[in-house]
Amino acid sequence: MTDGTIGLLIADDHPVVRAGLRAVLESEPGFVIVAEAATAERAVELAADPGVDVVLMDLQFGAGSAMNGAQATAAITARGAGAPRVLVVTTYDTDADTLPALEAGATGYLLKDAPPEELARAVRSAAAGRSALAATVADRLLERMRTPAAALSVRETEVLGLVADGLTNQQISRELHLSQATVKSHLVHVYTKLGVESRTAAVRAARAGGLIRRGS
Amino acid sequence: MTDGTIGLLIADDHPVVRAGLRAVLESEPGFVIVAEAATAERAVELAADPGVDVVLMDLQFGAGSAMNGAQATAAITARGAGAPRVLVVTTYDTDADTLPALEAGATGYLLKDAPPEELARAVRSAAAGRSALAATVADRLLERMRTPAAALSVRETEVLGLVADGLTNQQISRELHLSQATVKSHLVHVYTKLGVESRTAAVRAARAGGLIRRGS
DNA sequence: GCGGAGCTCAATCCTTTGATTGATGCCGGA
DNA sequence: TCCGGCATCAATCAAAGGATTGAGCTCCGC
Repeated sequence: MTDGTIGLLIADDHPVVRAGLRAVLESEPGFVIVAEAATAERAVELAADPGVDVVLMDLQFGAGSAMNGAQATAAITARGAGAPRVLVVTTYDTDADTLPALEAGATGYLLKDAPPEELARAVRSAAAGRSALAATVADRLLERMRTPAAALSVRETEVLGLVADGLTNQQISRELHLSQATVKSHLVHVYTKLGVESRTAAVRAARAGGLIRRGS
Repeated sequence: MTDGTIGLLIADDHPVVRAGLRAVLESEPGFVIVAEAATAERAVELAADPGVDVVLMDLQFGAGSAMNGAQATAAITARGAGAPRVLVVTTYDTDADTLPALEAGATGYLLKDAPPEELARAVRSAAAGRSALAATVADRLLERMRTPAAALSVRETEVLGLVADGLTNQQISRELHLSQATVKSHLVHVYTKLGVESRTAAVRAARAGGLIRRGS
């Protein structure tokens, strides 16, 4: 917005969380909640509103929607100049969540357990174009820099995630539109990086190391 | 409470979620939020307040606390007469979450994506001592009744646990002093009972069904 | 522009896993 | 006492997974 106030779009499929973010941020001076979206698709639409400066974006949108938060983030930031900043606010902080989101152009990444002050600070940072990362996320990014070995690429993480879901290489290749050779190739790299020698052990190691979400 | 209003205790480690529940429920007539707790331990303490009729309990409390929501629920309901009802409000709806919570004496189980009206209705039900289950949770409980299967023998569970640890059949046979044939035999039975066709899928299914520890 | 890293694929070979069938002994309830 | 479930093992075969080697492509930083 042009008058110094910051226009916000809240995108989350949980009514309770939307109400919480609204309650926390409305009490802050200088913030105006312009709109709310319950789906990722709707968030992309509403983000086109010129009054929106920052989008608070969840990553998981329930089974109902085909698009996830990272994809919505990519769609919004792809509009280039004039597009609002996207601040991801989610529950999970595994590489499987953070990397795609940051790659999609998110300006910040916060966890939902962040205290209100941190949230407000992050929104102001995002509005100013500065990035705002939760401490644990920043830590792991730095750790990743330091030890390039134990870090899986986005694609490798994606494949490993499907392995954790119990899919065979065949099914994974179909899911990702790859050949089985490529899937195997990715897995070989994953095994090497994680120091294991079977898919089940890799899933276990990745789960322990926070590389994939524990839930699945 | 004695005057018809319903006293609430909100227990969740996320400030945003607490604010959201407060915002949603405060706007309902007849509800009074008596207190908030950011940890499971604190929730147990505060639940002793005679003004609390219903506890809105999350299941996951961040890494900081040793007690989880199910344990807190058990501690609260164990006080018997006069103890408040516990309504679990969480994000996850896997058997591994729901079963312990209900076993611990929760009066209801809601998901965080529930609309405000459903939330309010569930709180009133809980206050009156009636159970309130989210549709998906109720469905799965009934499904569970109908299909008595899914019960693994002790030995089968033992083998599956080692599979979840990433061991090969060879390693499992050594670990348990069996032949590989026996290990395979157990796994075939496990696959049949779980309705899957690979070790990774079996691990996933067992984890989702609470048959093995989520930690490993 | 060069080199490295990541993503993609192919072919080969060997190991592991899973399916199938069949068999033995033990134990506990009808 | 007999039947059924559980645990144990064997043999065999087909399918999936994993190791190895090699290679073309793009993108990015130096």
